Amino acid sequence: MAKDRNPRPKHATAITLKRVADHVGLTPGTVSSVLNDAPSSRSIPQRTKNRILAAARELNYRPNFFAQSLRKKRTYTIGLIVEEIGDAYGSMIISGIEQYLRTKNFFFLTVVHRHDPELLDRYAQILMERGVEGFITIDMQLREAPSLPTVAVAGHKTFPGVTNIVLDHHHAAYVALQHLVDLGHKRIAFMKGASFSSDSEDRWKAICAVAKDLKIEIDPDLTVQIDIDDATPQLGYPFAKQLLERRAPFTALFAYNDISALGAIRAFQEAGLRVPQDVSIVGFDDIQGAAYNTPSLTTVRQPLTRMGMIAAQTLLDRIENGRDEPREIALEPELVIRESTTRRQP
Amino acid sequence: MAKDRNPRPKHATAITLKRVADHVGLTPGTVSSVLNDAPSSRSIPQRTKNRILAAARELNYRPNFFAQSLRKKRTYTIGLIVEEIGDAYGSMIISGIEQYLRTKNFFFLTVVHRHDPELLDRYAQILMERGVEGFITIDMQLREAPSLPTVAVAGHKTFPGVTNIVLDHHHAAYVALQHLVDLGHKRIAFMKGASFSSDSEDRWKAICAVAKDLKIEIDPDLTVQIDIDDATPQLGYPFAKQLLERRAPFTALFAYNDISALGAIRAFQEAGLRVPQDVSIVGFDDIQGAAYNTPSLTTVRQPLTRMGMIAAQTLLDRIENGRDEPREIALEPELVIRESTTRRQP
DNA sequence: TGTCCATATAAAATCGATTTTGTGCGGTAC
DNA sequence: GTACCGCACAAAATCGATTTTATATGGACA
Repeated sequence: MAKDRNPRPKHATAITLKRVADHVGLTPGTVSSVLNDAPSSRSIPQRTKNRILAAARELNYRPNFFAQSLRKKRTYTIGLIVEEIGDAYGSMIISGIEQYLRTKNFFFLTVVHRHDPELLDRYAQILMERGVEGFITIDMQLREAPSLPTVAVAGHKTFPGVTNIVLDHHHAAYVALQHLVDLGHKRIAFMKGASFSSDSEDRWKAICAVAKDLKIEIDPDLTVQIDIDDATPQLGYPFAKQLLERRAPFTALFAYNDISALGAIRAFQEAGLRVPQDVSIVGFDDIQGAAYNTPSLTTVRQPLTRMGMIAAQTLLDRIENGRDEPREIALEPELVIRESTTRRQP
Repeated sequence: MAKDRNPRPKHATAITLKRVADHVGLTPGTVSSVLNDAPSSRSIPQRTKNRILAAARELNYRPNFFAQSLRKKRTYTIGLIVEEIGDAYGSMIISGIEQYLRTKNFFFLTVVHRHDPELLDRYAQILMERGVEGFITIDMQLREAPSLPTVAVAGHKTFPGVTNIVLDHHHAAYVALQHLVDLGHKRIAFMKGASFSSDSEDRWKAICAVAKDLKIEIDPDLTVQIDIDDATPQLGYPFAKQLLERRAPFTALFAYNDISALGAIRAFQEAGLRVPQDVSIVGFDDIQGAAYNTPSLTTVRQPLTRMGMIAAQTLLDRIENGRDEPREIALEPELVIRESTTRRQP
């Protein structure tokens, strides 16, 4: 805990309930009940109520947040636990969350776990102490059921009290691979996501299943495993290099996500390969910028902003209305065809 | 304000100060003074102190944040006012802020103003009600002196109580333009930032001044003014088109920032111009991804993460140590030369 | 022996709200 | 005439801490 901090006197005089009460010659309790339209205010004549309301407005009274929270045990605040700030994927989800929360006058505290489970538990603890009424996690593997309502974006384990917002990875794999097959590609390389990225496993399983259906061979020589944690295209670059070094021929790459796809494109170009003429590349996510790269990226779009909004909505529905949480909400991806894929050159 | 919300009972029984006191057979006041090492605990024998400390640890006592804030008027929370979540520029700054705050056990509440001054005032108000001890703003034009310590990243107006974190735009303009001059460029096009982007004015002034020194002509026909609000490369695309339509020849473009540069590159390529052979392009910021674009972007790097860290540090120095705020902290940019610029083709 | 001081702790006030319980009064029913 | 009810509020308890003030005891000192 932070300690040894010198107390800070608040600006002059805040308008307290007592001040309002004095102003109208009543007691704080009475004023409070009227302002909150509490049942106990039923017996108070409208004239008096009006006087109180007027005074509160006139003095620009704002209830002290801490005093209020202390009594009511409500904070209208949620805790946002993200792996990193500044990556394109997470940012769009956060943006969606913010857009929804603002409409409901909720605020959020953000903490960053950087895939460190230690930090995670500590932060969850602190957020609870600070009165958050629920959590939203992004790209995080929960290890146990949290003690507050939780929505896990890209969460895959099932826990009581937790709603997972997921993509339909099977469909995602299908549209991407079918697209490549349609273009005549047979030897397709794959980049598997890092083990700590929570979508990795499900996405890979879906790819394997779909590949089987489509009779695409998954050649271990054409499969690389990302095992670093980076939010820049650097994520894909070394693994694309690694792929090239194996000298196994391929005409297409299904990258783990857009940033790794961008890094791969660079690696390929440096090796003298043209994208898409020599190698077609499919990314994942459709981050801002995917459309503006050269070549623009064919990718499986996740409705990231909407996922954020739905996450926030689901959580508030539960907090506000005590609604039962769904175990899982799956959203449909969409293939966006751009320049980075083309028909296999003969 | 949010209203009409049903109160939510806290999980079972939190460990309160009273519980700890009962456990050791003392009063809450005594326990509190010991736990806080208050002056009034001087007369308490070490043995008793140890008993109290042990009990607190054993019961895993955590002071109630709201009760504590109510008394002490400290919240260890700051308010972060940003124009948007999810843009590459702001994200890196926020990341820097977070990195510093975490080391000091501070948290932050984030609000998004989207350049709406109305919203801004309301949010600043609400954040204060929620007890933030200071503000950090990003890319925002303050209209009046805020009533809490404030650090404005990319702020340019001077206010009492506000520290502006700025880039040395003059030097930035110099390194960029000198680089283009060195490469033989004479007819240089410019993209001016949108009026609501708070760096726009200063950056443009600096460019004009440096251009004069370097005897570069700023041709109105080669100058376009961005006037939309977009965090994607879409920001630059239409304005680059606009530039092309004027049919005034140029061999280089100094874009407002990296994302607009990326949009411009796309527009140029669509028009059949090659970057950098036909047009050299200099961006600004060095966002993640600038190095991985094709062509990779020559750009004026702002130390964005560091700016965030310094912003946070400056604010906390003031909050914690009552240190006087500097009016302005200027950081030096750095030219990063990559593929998007080359010698003017004869 | 009484005064003064240090020790060790309890008790109470406070922060600023919300919520529950009390109280005086006028009117009505029996 | 009094028991009872509704009205219009006041008063007090409460949330969970922190901080100030009070009290009780034991020893030093005059």
